Amino acid sequence: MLKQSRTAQVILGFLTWGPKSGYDVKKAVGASIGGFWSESFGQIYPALAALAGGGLAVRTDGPRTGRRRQHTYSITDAGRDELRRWLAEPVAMPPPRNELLLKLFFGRDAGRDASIAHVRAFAGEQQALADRYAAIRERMEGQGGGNPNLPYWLATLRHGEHSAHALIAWAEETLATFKDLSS
Amino acid sequence: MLKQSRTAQVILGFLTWGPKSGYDVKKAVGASIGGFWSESFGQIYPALAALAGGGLAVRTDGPRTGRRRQHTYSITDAGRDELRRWLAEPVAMPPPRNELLLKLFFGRDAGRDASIAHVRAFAGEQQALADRYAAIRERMEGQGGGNPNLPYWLATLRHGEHSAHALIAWAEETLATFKDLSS
DNA sequence: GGTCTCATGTAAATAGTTACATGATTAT
DNA sequence: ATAATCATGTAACTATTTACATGAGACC
Repeated sequence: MLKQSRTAQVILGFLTWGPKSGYDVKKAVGASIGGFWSESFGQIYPALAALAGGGLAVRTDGPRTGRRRQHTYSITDAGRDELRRWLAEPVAMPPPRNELLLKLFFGRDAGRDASIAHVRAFAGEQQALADRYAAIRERMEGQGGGNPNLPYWLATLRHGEHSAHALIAWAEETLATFKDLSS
Repeated sequence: MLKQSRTAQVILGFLTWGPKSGYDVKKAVGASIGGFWSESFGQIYPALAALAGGGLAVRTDGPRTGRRRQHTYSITDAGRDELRRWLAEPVAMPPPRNELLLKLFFGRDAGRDASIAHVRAFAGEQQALADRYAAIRERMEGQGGGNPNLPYWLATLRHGEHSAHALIAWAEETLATFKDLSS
């Protein structure tokens, strides 16, 4: 546990908001950090069991529905320590891997139009992201400044906004240069 | 082979430039697409064997040095077809995973200064990337427009430039907002 | 009656990194 | 001499996705 995978820490982060089931964690990931993180059940459930085994969380068995039990996990002091320790550690940079750029780099081999289609699709996705960010910003600003986490959440939102706008500009520029290509 | 991994296609792409050994492929990856892609020997050598086994490349055994043989691979027509097929396929978007944003999102739990350190380190990395891109641009523009691949390569370079500049701006903005925080 | 959401887990497969083993040639 | 680079591969491990198995309750 806790080697390179960040699943355990993501879970601990959400458990600081209150006790949660595996299903709840999955929902929380999708709803609040879905823009820059993802976790599958195949990782969450084993990680929860490992967290409980290592004393970083405790499991309370809720009411059973049929033969299925609902398990709720709460963070422990050791869990809080581990989360803080990990948060203070330098950010690990993964090896870069951008399939769009890979296809563009060898783009001439498939003809200009294939590359144009890729960039157009990408521009559409980035525009959809930008729209989503705008909606999130409105919701956040509407709520007012009560939450002490807000400055941190806004930082992640701004990252998305800057990135999406820059990449839309790049895509438009790139489409313009591709239009003048012969092949 | 050729399921989800793009190692085989990356290799095919470089083999269109001429026959290469596994070692050559590794060098080519680092020198030309290192900014947005990476491959390790542990992937390259098995992928080359699979490519040869599937008829997408042919292996010629070069002169042996000691008990070690040098293997050189050349792309076949089937290999070219496979590359073109893959290039025309829509770009697969991987699940997002940004550890910096994850740490910032839960940043309050570790205190303001930890987040500031993360963003500062990130800004430094992006600045280093921006400098590298500037050097690459000079080299590319100095060579003149003889290479028909140049427009494609410039598109990948511009992606890096746009992205790095936007993220540097984001980092500066973010550091400014973090400075005014109490905790 | 059917579909959707709630809910927990396991198994199998794939992807990818890192470490290990081996040894020749070239530059300092 | 010794370090770096050339060079090929395997093994072990870690991470992660996807498919499978199971079933309740709510809504239409």
